[in-house]
Amino acid sequence: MKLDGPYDAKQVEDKIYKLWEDSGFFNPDKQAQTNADFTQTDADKKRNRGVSVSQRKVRVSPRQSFTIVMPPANANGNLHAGHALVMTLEDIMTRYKRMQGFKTLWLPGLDHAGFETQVVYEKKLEKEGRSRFNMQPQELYNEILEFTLENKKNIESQIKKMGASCDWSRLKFTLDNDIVKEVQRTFKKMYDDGLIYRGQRIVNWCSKHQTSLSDVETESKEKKDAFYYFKYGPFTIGTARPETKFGDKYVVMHPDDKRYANYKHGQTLPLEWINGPITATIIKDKAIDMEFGTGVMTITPWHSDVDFEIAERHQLDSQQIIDMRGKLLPIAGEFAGMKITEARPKIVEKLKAKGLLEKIDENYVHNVPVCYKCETAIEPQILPQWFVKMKDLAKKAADAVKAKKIIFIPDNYRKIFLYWMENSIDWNISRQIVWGIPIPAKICDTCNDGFPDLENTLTTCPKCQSTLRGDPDTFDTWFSSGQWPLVALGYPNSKDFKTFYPTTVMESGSDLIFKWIPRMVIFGLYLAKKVPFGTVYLHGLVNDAKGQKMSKSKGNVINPLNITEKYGTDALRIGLVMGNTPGQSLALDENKIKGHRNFANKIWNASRFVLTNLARIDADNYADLRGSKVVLSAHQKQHLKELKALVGEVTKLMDNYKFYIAGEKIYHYFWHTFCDKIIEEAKPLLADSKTRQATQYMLLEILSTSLKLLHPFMPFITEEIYQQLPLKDKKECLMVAKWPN
RNA sequence: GCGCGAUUAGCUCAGUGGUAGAGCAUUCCCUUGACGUGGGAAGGGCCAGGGGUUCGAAUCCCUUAUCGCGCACCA
Repeated sequence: MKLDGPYDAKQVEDKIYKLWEDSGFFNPDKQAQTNADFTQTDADKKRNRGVSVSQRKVRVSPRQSFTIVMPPANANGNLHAGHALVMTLEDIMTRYKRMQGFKTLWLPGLDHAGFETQVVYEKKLEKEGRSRFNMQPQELYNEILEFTLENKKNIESQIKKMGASCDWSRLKFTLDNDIVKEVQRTFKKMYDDGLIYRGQRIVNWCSKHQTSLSDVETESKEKKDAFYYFKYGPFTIGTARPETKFGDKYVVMHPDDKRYANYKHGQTLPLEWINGPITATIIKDKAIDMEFGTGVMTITPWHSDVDFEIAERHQLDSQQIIDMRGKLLPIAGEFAGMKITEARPKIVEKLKAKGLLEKIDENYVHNVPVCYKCETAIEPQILPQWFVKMKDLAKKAADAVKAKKIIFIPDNYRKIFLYWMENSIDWNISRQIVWGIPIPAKICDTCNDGFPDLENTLTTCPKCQSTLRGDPDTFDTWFSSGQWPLVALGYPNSKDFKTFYPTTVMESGSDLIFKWIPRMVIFGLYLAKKVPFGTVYLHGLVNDAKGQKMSKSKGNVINPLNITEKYGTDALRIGLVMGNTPGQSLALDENKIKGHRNFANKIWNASRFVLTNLARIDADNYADLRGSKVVLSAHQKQHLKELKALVGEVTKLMDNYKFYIAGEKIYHYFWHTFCDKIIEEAKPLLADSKTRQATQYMLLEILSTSLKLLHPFMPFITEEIYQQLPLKDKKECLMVAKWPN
């Protein structure tokens, strides 16, 4: 007997994965099921009364496509628990639909992950005592490329380890030539359509990584700082950042503030400031909060978002105070060249000596934006960069969602999506890093304007005739991954694009509801005029057993590959899914996985029992059992009726993406109904020649149906057992067997 | 400050109008030939608090509290 106990995943998984790969059925072009499998007979029709419309449709149009484009996994490290959940959920959806006869494509992909990967690589350099700033860009690029390609291979094999039934023949990488070209074409197209512009605008600058970042690449961190009140002419101004105040020559107040009604907008007044006398100009602007501080502030447009906006509104001058390394510029006089932290107390000291310090509030708590990777405080800077005009694009995306062209699971993410779309600001897509897709543009040294140049033909500035140089920047990763569903399918002209776009489901982590999902919708609508997917399924974070966020510093990181090593992939998969509601974070408990390993063993042993009893008793003809006339007892008929009810229930749950309940139902049925009751009852019946054959038939029927229902969740063990079942209408593999109805 | 989510058995969580559920953990029993990674049984919850709607509320509405996540900011 092949099913020797206990179940040993190691003996099975690699072998079975190879069987699937060799079968070619990961590729939707290889059709597994004949149309005859799905032709509705009268008996089917009768059976299917009361079954949902979507299920009937499956049989009527069998080769309708079902597509998932895999969120491209970052090729800069190992598979983590979050990936494991992604692979499991998407594989469940894919296997389910494949078994239902859909033309099913799950397209795998990997991401060069621009800034993310560069940060990982810079850490590596740091450990080696090297720095990217001492390297030629090309040299750095080549090293990161090598690093990424190595990791890419690694993570591919880890995805396979999870049992992912994706079509490897269609594997895409975000730096594939065709993708790079298409992303660059999009840039040009958007520029021509007036949706991308070169702007001299304020951006988030990380002085450690020496690049600008988009809003979603910053985090806010609560900080307690001193808050200083200074005399500024007749006013008192408050600030937490005295070091930015050198160039402040505008003093701003709310137009309705009665306290300052005597001062007129545009009025100037002389006053004494840090490095001597200056002339200040009064500005009235509604952005001022009358309740805060004294209701008066000076502005530093070069180093503050809010101030920048005020300056834009009133067309005010602005001056850089802090350089790109976080040091003070010559405007700071004696403080020039100092780092902010060093200069701050000295500046306060000087102002105090001049009698301009009014008071200090030591307990000022505020949130400061920091780089999401290194937690360095973001220094806003004004830089010439490429920006995407978001307003109209975002509105179209919001309209599509409002028109229910995209459904969110869970539903509340719809609100979050819409909120985000209504508050989006122009998107800075220039990054000052080498690892990414180059921005195909030329920059003029004289007028600083930029011009897209796909063919690399421009040499002189169309505006001022000066010399142009290539833009050294690369695209924000989200600019390319935002186009992922399009470019992965070969937009605009490929056969795949025509067949599989728009895709059916986008399954992704809920944290990407801002970063990624909206951008895909925007690009999909802009380029293909169609939403990129009809359903967005968002899973939550995978936490540790106590529900704590995994982190290296806490030392509670669970490596999914260790779990599969110990308990088998199937156990991990069903453990990740059962009881995991979409959108909610999940506690990954090793004990729980152990329980599911036991379940796998239970399946193994029950199958052995059934097979042994088929073999021992009726060795010659058990393969024909299903076709033979068997007389079932009323009780046995009842069992089959219950099985049918389970199939209906599970199918409905699967259709509604309620995998967490579907999995639990099958688990429960298999263990506590099939094993505990039906098999136990069957033992004496198998010993009696009068009831033997009917019982054999019933057991095989229930076992084979259960394996089909379990297959999307636990593909390896179910396939291994299926391969050994004596079924008459057996498929090449369970993966493409027909989902029961 | 705003938004979203959570609050149910010791723990992790399901359950969206009809007498409270799962897994794990706990206690007791079972050395039978699929499986001890097993089987049988048991204990354990005023479903966060308050109010409302309803014949009936864990479930719908309002409100309070606590926790988590996100967003925005006050110079």
